[in-house]
Amino acid sequence: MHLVGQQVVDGATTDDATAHCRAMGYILDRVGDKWTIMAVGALSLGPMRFNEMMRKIGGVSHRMLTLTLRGLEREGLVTRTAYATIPPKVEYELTDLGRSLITPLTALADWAHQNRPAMEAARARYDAKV
Amino acid sequence: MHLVGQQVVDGATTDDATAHCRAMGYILDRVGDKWTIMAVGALSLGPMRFNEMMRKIGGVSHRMLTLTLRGLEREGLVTRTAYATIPPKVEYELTDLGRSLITPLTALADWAHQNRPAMEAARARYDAKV
DNA sequence: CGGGATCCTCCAAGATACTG
DNA sequence: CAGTATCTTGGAGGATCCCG
Repeated sequence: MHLVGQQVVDGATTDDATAHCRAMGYILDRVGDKWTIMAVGALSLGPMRFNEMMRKIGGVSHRMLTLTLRGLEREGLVTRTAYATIPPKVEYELTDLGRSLITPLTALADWAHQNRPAMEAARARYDAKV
Repeated sequence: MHLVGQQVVDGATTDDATAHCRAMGYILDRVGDKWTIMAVGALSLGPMRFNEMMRKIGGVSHRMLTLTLRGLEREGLVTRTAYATIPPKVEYELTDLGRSLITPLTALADWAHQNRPAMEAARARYDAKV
């Protein structure tokens, strides 16, 4: 086997695996942080205003939510609609792309929900030993 | 409606949604960082030694991989087996729990792989406007 | 080879305050 | 109400060195 410009460590599946890893690395850098996920989670309930999101998410600072939403807008996962009323009103909504993220995210959330007890038990065991 | 110890913000679905969010928040704090995901991805190929993982993942520092693996071990997702040989040899392997994480992670990776072009296009559009 | 300890840097993110 | 700017700091993470 001879692949140019790519290191084959231990088999044919390696390049697939690294490609996978790179895809993950990419997405994690973009939408992998806590607030981003929380924001998508909140918006999965429907369009929402800024302060509504703040309350829904909880614990997020004004500034971080703004930055997070800018990021999501930039990546094309969220649309921002400002109404020139007084007081101003801004609604955020998931795009189709954003909505398509809900499914795999929900799968992960379900996993988290189901296996959290197991992880907590494991951690308790680990900490008890040390 | 009267729920003790749980804040109901604006409706019946809120607690479900927030429960989901909390589950996500929890898992993201534990296994949401880049290196953790990469490590699980690497180990999904099979048991592996420390330096092997370093090479496979790429760009991870000695220290961070150690910390990451300790974390995974603590959460019960990875087992660590040290052989008292000279030179020492340490093998890491996913537990059943760890392996169960592969499925939802793969779903996310697939999403990333499929939608990365769309996200890059959206970003280019966004950046062009500003 | 793998793990730990130490030091150091730098940036993510909170707090605060001001504008439209 | 929503957004931006500035300041400040805690801690994540890299580099390095030494141990078993």
